[in-house]
Amino acid sequence: MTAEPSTTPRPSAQGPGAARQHTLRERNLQLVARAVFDAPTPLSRADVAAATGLTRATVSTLVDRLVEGGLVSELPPVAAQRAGRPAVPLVPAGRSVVGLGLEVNVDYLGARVLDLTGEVVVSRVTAGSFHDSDPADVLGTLGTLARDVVAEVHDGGMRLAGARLALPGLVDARTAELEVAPNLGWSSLEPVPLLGLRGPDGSEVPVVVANEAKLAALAELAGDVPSSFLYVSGDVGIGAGIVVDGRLLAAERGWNGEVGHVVVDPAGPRCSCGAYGCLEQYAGKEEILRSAGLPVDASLAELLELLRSHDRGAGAAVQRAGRALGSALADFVNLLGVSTVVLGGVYTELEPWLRDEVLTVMGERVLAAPFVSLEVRAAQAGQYAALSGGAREVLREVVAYPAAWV
Amino acid sequence: MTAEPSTTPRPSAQGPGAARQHTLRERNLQLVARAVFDAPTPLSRADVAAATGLTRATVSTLVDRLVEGGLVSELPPVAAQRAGRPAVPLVPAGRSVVGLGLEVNVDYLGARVLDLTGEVVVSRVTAGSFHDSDPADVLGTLGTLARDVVAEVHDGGMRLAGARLALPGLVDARTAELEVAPNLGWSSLEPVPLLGLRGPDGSEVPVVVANEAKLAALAELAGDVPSSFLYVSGDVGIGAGIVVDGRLLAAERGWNGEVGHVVVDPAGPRCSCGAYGCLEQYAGKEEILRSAGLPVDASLAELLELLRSHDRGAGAAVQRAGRALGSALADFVNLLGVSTVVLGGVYTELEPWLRDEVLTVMGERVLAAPFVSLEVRAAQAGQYAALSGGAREVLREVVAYPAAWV
DNA sequence: GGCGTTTTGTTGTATGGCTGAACTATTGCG
DNA sequence: CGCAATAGTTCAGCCATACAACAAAACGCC
Repeated sequence: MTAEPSTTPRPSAQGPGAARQHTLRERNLQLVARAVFDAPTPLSRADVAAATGLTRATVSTLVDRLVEGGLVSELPPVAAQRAGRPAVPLVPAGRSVVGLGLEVNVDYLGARVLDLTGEVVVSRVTAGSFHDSDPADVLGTLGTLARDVVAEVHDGGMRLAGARLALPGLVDARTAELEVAPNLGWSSLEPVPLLGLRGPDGSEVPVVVANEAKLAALAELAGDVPSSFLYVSGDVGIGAGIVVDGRLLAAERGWNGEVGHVVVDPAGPRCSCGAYGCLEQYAGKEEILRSAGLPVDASLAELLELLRSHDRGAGAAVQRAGRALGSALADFVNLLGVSTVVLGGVYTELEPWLRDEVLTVMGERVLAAPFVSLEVRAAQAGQYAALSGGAREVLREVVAYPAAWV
Repeated sequence: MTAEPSTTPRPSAQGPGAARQHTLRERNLQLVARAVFDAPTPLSRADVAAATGLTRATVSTLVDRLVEGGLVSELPPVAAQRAGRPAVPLVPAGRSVVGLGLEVNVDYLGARVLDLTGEVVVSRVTAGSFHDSDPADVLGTLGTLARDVVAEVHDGGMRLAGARLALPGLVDARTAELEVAPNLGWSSLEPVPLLGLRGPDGSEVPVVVANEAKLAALAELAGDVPSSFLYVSGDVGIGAGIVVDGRLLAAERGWNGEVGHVVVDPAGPRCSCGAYGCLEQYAGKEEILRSAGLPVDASLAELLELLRSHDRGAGAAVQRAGRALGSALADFVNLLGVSTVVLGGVYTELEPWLRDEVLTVMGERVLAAPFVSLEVRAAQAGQYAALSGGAREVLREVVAYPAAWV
C-alpha cells in the first residue's frame, strides 16, 4: 500500500521531456482514464474508442491495464435494447485506490478518505480551539488520527495514493513550508514532519501542503460548476482559489488569491496587515459579527438567527459586507476575466443576504458586465470542503498519470 | 506563400487528442526547435541531444527536417579548442519564415515583420489621429500598407506564417470581434475582413486580433524579464497583460487585465465607466496631464520637460498617479502572486518618477511583501511594442508546432 | 428455431519512430 | 604519425499504434 508513484518526480506525460514510445502509452492511458472518469454515464470500450479517436484494439489493451491496476471496474454487461453484442460498462473503481485529505483549521481538525468514485470512505473530524495553539501538539494529534484512518483503509484492502494537508495560511508550495497562519498563531514551520505519518507497513505517505481555501475550491468541481471560476472563502480571514480549466491557477510560490487585503476604501479602518480599508475590515467574519452587534466570538448560527428574524443591524452589517465584497470581486473579475464566483466559508450560508448587494456592485464595476452574465452562487461542497478537495486532488493526479498504477 | 499550417485547426502536439506515432515526431520536433531557439549560444546536434535527452541519432534526423523546412540554419563549423570533430552550430534561420504584426492605435498605425532570429525585416509606421475615426477607412489604410509589406517580404523569398492585429480595446478572442475601443470610438465590428489582406498569390493571410497591451507584454519576452510577470500599459486607458510561463494568461473570452477600473477610492471622482474612483481617474494619461496643469491633449514630452525641470505640480501629479498605481498593482499581486511588474506605455518614460511611490505603496499592501522581493521596472521593448509582440507571437507558434513546416 | 444483421471485443500483421551500438568523419596532442 | 576525443550517421531491434479480419453475443424476422 501507500504506493510508489507519488514519490517519483513525475511521469513525463506532458512534461518537457523527450517523447519515447512509452510516452504514447502514458498519454493514451491518461486519455482513456479521463474518458471513463468524466463520462456522465458508463462508457463501453467501443464508446471510449469513439470518444478518444483511438481504435478499439488499442482501447481494449489500455482498458485492460486500467482494470488490472484497480483504477477502473467492469460492470456486468447489460443487454441493450438494440441489436449487437451487449457492451461492458466501465466505471471508476470503488474502494481500490483512495486519497486522503487532512486539515487543521481554527475550530476543528480532521481527516477524510475518498475513493475514485468520489465516495467518502472514512471521515473523522474533531472539534477544538486552535487559536494560538502549539503546532507540534496539534499536528501530532492530527497525525495520530490520520494514522488510524490509514490503517483502517489498509485493512480494507485499499491503496493510498497520497495526502493533502489543508492549512488556513500562506503556504509555500515548493518547500512545503507554512509561512504564516495568523488565526492559528503559527509561522515559519514545516508541518509534514510534525504529522509523523507513516503507513502501517512503515512506508512513507507523501503529504503535500496547501492553502485551505484553494483545496475547498477544488471540492466544488464535484458539482456542476463551470470549469473556470473564482472561489472566495470567508472566515476570520478571506481566502480565494482561482480555478481555470478545472485546475488551480498556480503562482510562483503558490501565494495568490489573497483577496482579503484588496483595497475597498483607502480612508477606511486600519487593518491588521498595516494598510487601511482592506476587504477584511468589511467582510471578515469578526467584522460582520461586530457590526451586527454580536461579540466577535459569536457563532455563525447566532448571526443567521438575527438575519432570519429580520434584525435591522444584522441586515445592515451583511449588506455592508456585500458591497465591499462586490467591489473586491469586481476588481478580481476585471483582472481575470472569470464570470462565475462561488461563495464559500461563512459566505455560503450568508449567500441569500449577500447576493443582491454583491451582484449590484459587480454590475457597476465590471467592465465586461454588459457582455457577459455574471454569476454568483453559494458553495455546494458542504462542510469541511477542504478535506474533500484535498482527497479529490490526490485522486485527480492518479487519473492524470495512471501509468504509475498499472 | 502565406502557408497552410495556421489555417489547420492545430496539430495535437499537446492537445487532448489521441497520441499516435507521428505525435511523437511532432513533440520531439518541438522539443528540438525550442532547444535551438532558446539557447543563449548556438548548440550542436550533440548539444541538443544532451539537452533534450534524445539520442544523437534521433536529433540528427529531426534537425535535418528543421533545416530543410527553413526554421533552422547551420553555421560553418568552427574548430573548437578541444579535440574531436568540430561541431556544426545550429541557429534560428534568418529571413526565412516571418511573422507580421499590425496595429491601429489612437495616434498611429503600422506594420512590422520579424524573422525567427527576432530581427526586424520591415517596419512601417504612419502617424495619424484616429480618435473617433471610421473603422473601414482606417483598417483599409492599414490593409493597403500591410499588403505592400507582405509583397515585399514575398519578393524577398520569405514565407509569412501569419499576422496579429493589435487594437486598443476589448477583443473577443473566440469570434475575432472588437467589442469596444473607447479611444477610437469603435464598437461591435469584425476588423479582419475590413483589412482586406491577401497574399501576393491571392492566398489567405490568417490574422488574429488581440488587445494591444497584451501583445506589448509579449514583446518584453525578447528581453531579460522573468517568464512570469505583469505588464501594465498606461495611456488614455490602462491595460494589462498577465504573462505566466512565457504565455498570456487566457480568460474565457480574452477579457482580463482590465486594471483601469480597479477601485482606488470609492469616494473618488466619477469615471467614464459609471463607477467612482477607478484607477484611470488617477493614473490615466489625461488625468496625469490635467493634474500637472497641462491640457489633456498635451504630449508626453511636455510633461517630461516639466518633470526634468523639477516642476512642483507635475511632480505631485505623477506621485499621485504612482500611489494609485501602487494600490491597484498591490491588489493585482495579492491576487495573482506574481512578483515582477513591468511598466509600459507612457509609464515607461515616467518610470523614474513613478517607481518609488509605486514600490512604497505595494510594500505596504502586498501581503507576501516580507517574503518576496517585489520588482518594478520600465518596459524595454521600445516604441510600438505591440507590433513586435504580435509578430513574435506568430513566430512563437511556428516554433511550438514546427511539424507543420517540415 | 434457424439465420442474417448488428454491434462489441479480440487477434493477428504492418508500420512508423525511437533506442542503442557500431561505424565514419574530423580535429588536437604527444 | 598514431591515438584519443568528439560529432554525426547507419542499421538492426523494439514498442505501441493502425488496420483488417475474426469471434462473440445479442436482436429480429420469417
